[in-house]
Amino acid sequence: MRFKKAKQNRIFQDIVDQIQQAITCGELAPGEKLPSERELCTIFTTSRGTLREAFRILEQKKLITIKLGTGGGAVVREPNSELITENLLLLLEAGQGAGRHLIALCGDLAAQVATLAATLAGGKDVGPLKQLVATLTKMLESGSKDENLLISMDALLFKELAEIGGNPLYGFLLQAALAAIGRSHDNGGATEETRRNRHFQEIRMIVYAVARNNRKEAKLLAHKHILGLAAANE
Amino acid sequence: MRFKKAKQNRIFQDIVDQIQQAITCGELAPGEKLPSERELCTIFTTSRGTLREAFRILEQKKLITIKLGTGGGAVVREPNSELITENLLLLLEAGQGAGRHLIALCGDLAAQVATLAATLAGGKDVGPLKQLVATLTKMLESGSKDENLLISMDALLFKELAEIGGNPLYGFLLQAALAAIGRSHDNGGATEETRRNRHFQEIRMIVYAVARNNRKEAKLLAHKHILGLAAANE
DNA sequence: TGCATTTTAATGGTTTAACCATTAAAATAT
DNA sequence: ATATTTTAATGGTTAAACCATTAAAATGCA
Repeated sequence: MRFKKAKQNRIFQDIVDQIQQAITCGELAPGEKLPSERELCTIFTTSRGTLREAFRILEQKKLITIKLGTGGGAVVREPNSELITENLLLLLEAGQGAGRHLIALCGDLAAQVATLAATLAGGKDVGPLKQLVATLTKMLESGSKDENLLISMDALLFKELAEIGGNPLYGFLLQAALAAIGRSHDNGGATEETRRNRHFQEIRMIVYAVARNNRKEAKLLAHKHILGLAAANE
Repeated sequence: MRFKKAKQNRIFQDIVDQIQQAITCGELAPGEKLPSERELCTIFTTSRGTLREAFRILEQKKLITIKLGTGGGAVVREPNSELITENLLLLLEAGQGAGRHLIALCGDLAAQVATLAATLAGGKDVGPLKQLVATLTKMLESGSKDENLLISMDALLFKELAEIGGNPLYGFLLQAALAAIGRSHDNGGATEETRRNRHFQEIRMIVYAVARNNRKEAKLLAHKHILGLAAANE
């Protein structure tokens, strides 16, 4: 027998499927607001308890966020990498990996993204890359109380490189891995200025290598750059 | 102000945190059964509705499974890659990636895992590798009605290689990516025998390259092997 | 005795109705 | 006009009841 029961045992799962389907089909766009819980109850002919169980699942899937109060409710989110971040952290906490494993993985992903970007970088990518460097410069100069400044800078860098590289999945994975590193290493405070400046210079070298389509150098620099995070965070 | 409110607005989130903490600390081991919903309600001094919202989140996090009926209840799961699989599929469905992106990512991960395995493979790994080939041979011969036979075989292969390679995070990611490919390509039926045999031969070549510590060859073969999946699944 | 059937009780799944806390907008006071 | 207060809508929570599923216990039968 390869068919499932027509009637699912769990109503909330059916609701999750329907809403998720509507989101991934574009019928519900990011930013759009769902009806209130009480309204949805009448739409799905169910009780609030059951509907709320469905909402908890959709929330955990990072598909919606809930806002309190008048005019509040469920809002559809942009696609994001939070779910992967969470799972990487869970795997670490469950002893299925150590911090060095995460760094190693992140280093390889970064090297691959840099390679892809250096391969495909063209004239149209110079503007965004200059803009990136400008943004990072501002982040540095503003003193920034960001406790994960180094990782925040890398997140921007590799988001741009993944864009140029043309495979968004790498971007999501790398964002997730970087976020996991940031949250698992729990730096007690701000980084010293010399460390910050070196980090920025490394990024500039990577950007230049990418802009010059120097794949080998972009790959090597990106890999080294991430492994260097370990020293700053362990 | 960098401190959070002492009392979280959401009770179910507090319950999730406590149970998750107990699991990742080993206080609750995989396979262990939690008390019934009604008992947990008295333990957490909460209502069943709230407790069940917490359960839905833990379930979605793939940390527990729920069984129905007498003697049923919540059971702690082994750490697994299902959450990543789900997110990869979500990203694909949300238009943040195409099937070819997933294949490309999987190919790079496979190449990296094969490289790591070929680097570290030693005498103690020969036994498991022989066992792997024996298992795959049986899978092939048993006719197997498995609709994703090729991917099932690869899952076993790379699980073993990730083990040898010494970074379990790669194993989880690859398992997730392979599962996502299997579920997104929805092959209408069994693969032809010639295709299956070629697949198996490729795997044997990879295994031999790893066993001989031939990193370059293991990497190349693994990469090609995964890209070849596209042809069989598109 | 030993196997098959029936009964029972525990468990998760669902519903209802009420109340609280938060929030933005509307009404009011100054 | 501006500041304050009130109001109403929304999500968060509780309680008590009922249903469906399931494994174990009780029963029936040979």
